[in-house]
Amino acid sequence: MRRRDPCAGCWLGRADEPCARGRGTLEPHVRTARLGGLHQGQGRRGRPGVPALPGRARCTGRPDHPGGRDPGGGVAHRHGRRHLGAPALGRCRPHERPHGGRHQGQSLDVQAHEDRHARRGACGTPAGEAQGGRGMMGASEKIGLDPVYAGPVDETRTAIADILAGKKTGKDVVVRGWIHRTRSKGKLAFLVVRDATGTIQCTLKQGVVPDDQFTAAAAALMESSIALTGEVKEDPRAPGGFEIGAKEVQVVHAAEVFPIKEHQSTELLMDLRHLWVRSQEQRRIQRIKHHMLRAVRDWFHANGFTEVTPSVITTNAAEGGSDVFKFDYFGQEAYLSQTAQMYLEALIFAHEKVYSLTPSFRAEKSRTLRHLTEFNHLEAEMAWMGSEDNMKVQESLITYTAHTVARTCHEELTVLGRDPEDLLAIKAPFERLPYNDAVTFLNDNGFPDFKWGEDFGAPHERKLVEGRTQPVFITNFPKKIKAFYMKEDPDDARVVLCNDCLAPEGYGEIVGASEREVDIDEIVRKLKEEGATLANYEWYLDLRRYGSVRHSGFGLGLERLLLWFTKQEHVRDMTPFPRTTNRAYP
RNA sequence: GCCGGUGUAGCUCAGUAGGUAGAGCACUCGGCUGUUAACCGAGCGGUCGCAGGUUCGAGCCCUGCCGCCGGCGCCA
Repeated sequence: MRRRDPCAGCWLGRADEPCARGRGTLEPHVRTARLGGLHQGQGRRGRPGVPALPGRARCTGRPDHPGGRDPGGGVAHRHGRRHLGAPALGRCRPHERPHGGRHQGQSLDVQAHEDRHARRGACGTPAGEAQGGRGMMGASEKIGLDPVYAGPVDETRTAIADILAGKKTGKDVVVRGWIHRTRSKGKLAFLVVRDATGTIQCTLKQGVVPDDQFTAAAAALMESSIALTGEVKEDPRAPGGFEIGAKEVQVVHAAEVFPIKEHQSTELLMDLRHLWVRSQEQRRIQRIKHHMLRAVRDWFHANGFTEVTPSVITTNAAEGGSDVFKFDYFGQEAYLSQTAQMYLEALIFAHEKVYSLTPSFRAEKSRTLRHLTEFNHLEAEMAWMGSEDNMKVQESLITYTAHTVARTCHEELTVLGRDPEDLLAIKAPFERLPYNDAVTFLNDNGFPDFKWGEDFGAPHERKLVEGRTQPVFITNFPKKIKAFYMKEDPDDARVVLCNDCLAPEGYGEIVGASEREVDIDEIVRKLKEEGATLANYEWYLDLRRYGSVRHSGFGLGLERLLLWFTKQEHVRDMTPFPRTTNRAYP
């Protein structure tokens, strides 16, 4: 209950100075001062959402891939087409859009997507999209929806972000939101109101606002919902530089005493998670996650992947004996899925390149900053691809996602303590460090006793990424410490063709990947070695009976990626309702 | 699972050598027409995690249990 660590629960802490107890970056309204100029996605560099990413302007080859073209990349297969290898990735031809049906040989069109989003100022400031305002209508037109679906038909209110951007100065507006804070000075009251786009101070003067409304509003407690009309004024005394001089105020719902105040313990915030999600910190993280998800889907779509939806109820206990959540499924034993991998392997025979985003469940009683019992697992599987191609996919995906998030969520990242430049600097290719070399490195750098064949522990992992600013692939681990489905390295029978991806700055493993064993006899042999019940794997073995092909895939922990991107401390804050070993409520 | 830390008011914490419980915030009432986590005055507020033990006397010392936090292992 007591926290020695920083005050993560500072609801009202200040922005500019650390909370007396620690980091205190979660203040709400003080932020508005900073938001003022940035809220429209203008970023620091002035132009809306188009940061000066080196190599961004040109559109010739992948700027982050030296040479733009990798002769060995792209997997030439039988029909002479190339999958997702470097050449395809390297191209950036905005006009060559992926379109229905075909998925092969498509160029990486994410640049265009990205720029389009950036231009819209979509970013963390959903002035348009979240508010159902004009921004959304713009998007709707593209998608082909009737603009009416962008918001209520009688929508007249204004997004606070628009006010803070100076678009409404001198005009009468209607604002709806929640009371973030009240400061009453007798006949003058200040209400700080929050909507999804930002917070703004509203001044209520007795005599201007009808008496009964004034009384009700001044008495309304934090988080009461409220609607008010008034004139927007630019005023240096107001946080954020703008305020609304209220003319009419309606308390939509007078809240009870809000249980979250300033300086809260982790435990309380977890108990009150359903209310804590309203905090500026949580809002920012969820916004970044939203853009991350969008980026990821854009990338996969642009590269010819089909998104599929495997079940999370399974009878495969799989995944190297780690603990599973078991339950009774109408009389038979079933499990919550730990990975969709095997199902994706089945689906590549229909789609060749597939990905899925499903929850995965791990019943290990892990007590760390990086573990959830339920996490969002982004998994991909590619037919015809080997381990090197697999890594190319991973690094391209991660790089693109990092860049997109950096450019669309500039304000959120900055407030959370992540310099967007850190993410813009992420560059493929990532270093490939074979396990053998990693062992040598460790032996020479403080771990003389580390033996070949052991798995890396946290201290080893930290040493391996020490000083790095880029992710690194550790490849070709010993067979013994990896799963049965991984393919043996033809050049070294002791290791398998696999890779982990370690994030920089000690954020740890974000991806686990491998080329899969395709030889049925080999798989059967390994399963027997592990003492597995073969009957449980019959359907999986079938995949090696009917047109087996070389294939590879990976799994990425979405919350871990987000943790790295946002530079936060704990994965549990990367998801609105985290499930940890001792919490399934709320 | 192992190791360490911690549990006092609604919340965040203090509690000095063992001597009978404090502050700030929140809330209520009063004051204030430019506040910025507003401020000023008053009020409300505790079975000191639970159960034993030592002692004339325990929030404080001892034992056990429980909760929470962190580290390790395991992984994404």
